[in-house]
Amino acid sequence: MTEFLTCISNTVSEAFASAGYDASYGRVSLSNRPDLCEFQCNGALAAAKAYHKAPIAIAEEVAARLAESGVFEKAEAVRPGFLNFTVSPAFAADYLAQMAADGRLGAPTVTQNGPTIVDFGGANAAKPLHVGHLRSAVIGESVKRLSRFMGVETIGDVHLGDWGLQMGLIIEELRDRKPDLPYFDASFTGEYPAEAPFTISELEEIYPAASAKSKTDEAFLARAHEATRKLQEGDPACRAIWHHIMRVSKTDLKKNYDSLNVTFDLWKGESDAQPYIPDMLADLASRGISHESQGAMVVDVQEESDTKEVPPCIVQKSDGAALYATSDLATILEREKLYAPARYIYVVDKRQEMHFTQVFRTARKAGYVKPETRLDFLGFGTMNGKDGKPFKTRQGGVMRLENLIAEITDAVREKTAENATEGAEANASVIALAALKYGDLQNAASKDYVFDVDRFSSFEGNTGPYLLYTIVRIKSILRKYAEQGGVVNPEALLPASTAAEKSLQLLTARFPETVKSAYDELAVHKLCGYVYDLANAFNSFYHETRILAEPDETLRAGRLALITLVCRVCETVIDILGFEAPEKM
RNA sequence: GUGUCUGUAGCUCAGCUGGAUAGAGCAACGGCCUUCUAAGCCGUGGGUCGGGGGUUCGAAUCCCUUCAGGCACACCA
Repeated sequence: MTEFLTCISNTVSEAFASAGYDASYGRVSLSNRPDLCEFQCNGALAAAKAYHKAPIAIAEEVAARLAESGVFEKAEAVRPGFLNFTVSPAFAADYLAQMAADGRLGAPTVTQNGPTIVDFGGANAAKPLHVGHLRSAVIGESVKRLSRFMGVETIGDVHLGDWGLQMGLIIEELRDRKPDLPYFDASFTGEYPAEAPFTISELEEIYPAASAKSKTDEAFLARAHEATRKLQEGDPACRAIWHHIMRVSKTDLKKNYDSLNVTFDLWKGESDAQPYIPDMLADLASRGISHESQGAMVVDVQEESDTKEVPPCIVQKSDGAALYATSDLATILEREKLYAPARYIYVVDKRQEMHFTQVFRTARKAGYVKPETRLDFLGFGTMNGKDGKPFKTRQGGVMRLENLIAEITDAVREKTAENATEGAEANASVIALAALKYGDLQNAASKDYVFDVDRFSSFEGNTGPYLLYTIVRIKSILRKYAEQGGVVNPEALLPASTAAEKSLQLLTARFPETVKSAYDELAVHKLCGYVYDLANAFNSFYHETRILAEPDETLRAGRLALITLVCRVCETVIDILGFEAPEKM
């Protein structure tokens, strides 16, 4: 169904057209002056110049034609040339009834010739998730859900860092620690054990130890390089260890992502792209797309319109090895082959923007993606501490994601212990997740933001728990009504009878256009702003309006239908954001 | 140095495809629980939208300039 604001704009555009002006002047926006009107159109001011007429005259002509439209209760021309509108309550109620009847709450769908791949998560094998991984996971999950909600087949890929020197380091460190393992016995010919020779906690300790050792011990580093090479050449022992690392590591990562309610359809990694690399490099070179420069193979990606120098994309190092860009390009080849995506969305730290510019341009230049394929870089900013510097533990170290979650959950548990209603004590982790995710998502993704545990777990004002609280309130009313044997007719919406009800209705009606613009701009924070406004409008309404206690049956039914719809909208939005509301708080 | 992003209330942030009196939350202050969850609601105070120019009937929003900060600038990922 058409978005609410578009419906109104269309009506006004028709009035402009029938008065002899271009229909494009009829664009309606939300009012900046809620004391004067609900919606406004500034088109007459703009049209005044083009038609050499006084703006107020144009506005009056248009207003006159809107008197009988049925959309507006009031459409008036004001001073310099504003058109001020108040929507007819019946029109709004009718729109809401249509939303209520629609399984998707009136949201538009998007058609696309192939799936979207959302590349997010950014985890590395054998390394625990830390706070730096939070944003990619949280934003990426939400973008994935939003895309899916819009009707687009969407594939989330964690794209693990599972290849390269880190693996060689672990293998050699393991050799030093447990030389008796069969993997290190050159004469061993049997089956390698199915069980991993380490636990996840050992693994997490082995990598940093090996990494540190490699910085002082050159011989060790050389061995690690050698082991990496052997792994990449398919040495059975190295591959066996690698598989153990991956299995143990993925299990643990999955557990951690699960606790964030973040899931991936694919657990691919850089290693999956390796088989594509040799042919790809040969292809780039043979077609003259890449050329030799300072010993390396590079692709020029500078474009005329660039305001800065974009360095060439290095696809092969001077020693012949592959690197980051190579792997990302090869990954595109694999994805094209397996999924033929119409769109890629990379949810990655914004500091990598240059790298992705290079990769995207190379992929286009080489024809590895179709010309119409969208390649989007959704870069996010750094999560800082209260001091404005990258977030650290109190001791100054890198904070593990699970510790951060635990810290917030503890703070929430304390709070729920004071306030929880009966039967709601066990919801701390659900509420904590909302606090964490909403705290992150409410900020525009590309900006750095300050993460303040105290603020996010205080849950007053604009926080995740406030939203949950609002939803729980609504659910509580609806539950009571159901317990009394009542059945809500979700489409029994009535024209608003109070100001608070009207604003709640108008806000609810803006759901379709809000999801659409959030999707078009990949701006999930707009959904946060919207649902917060909606929650505010509901709480104001709730405070001054009786619902269950309303004696008039028709009014009660209308209000129950309204709050049922509001509840659905809120739950739909927070589901897209990636968290959920409990039954009680 | 070049490019890029950011600078809005004491703090954290919206608003930025130009419109009428720049909005929230926190913090401060004052009200509201014998009615559906007070994790709530209502109100008060608080701003040269970094500075300066320009375009426009009109600029936080567009352009130029300047200051401050972040980030990126070919063989790391």
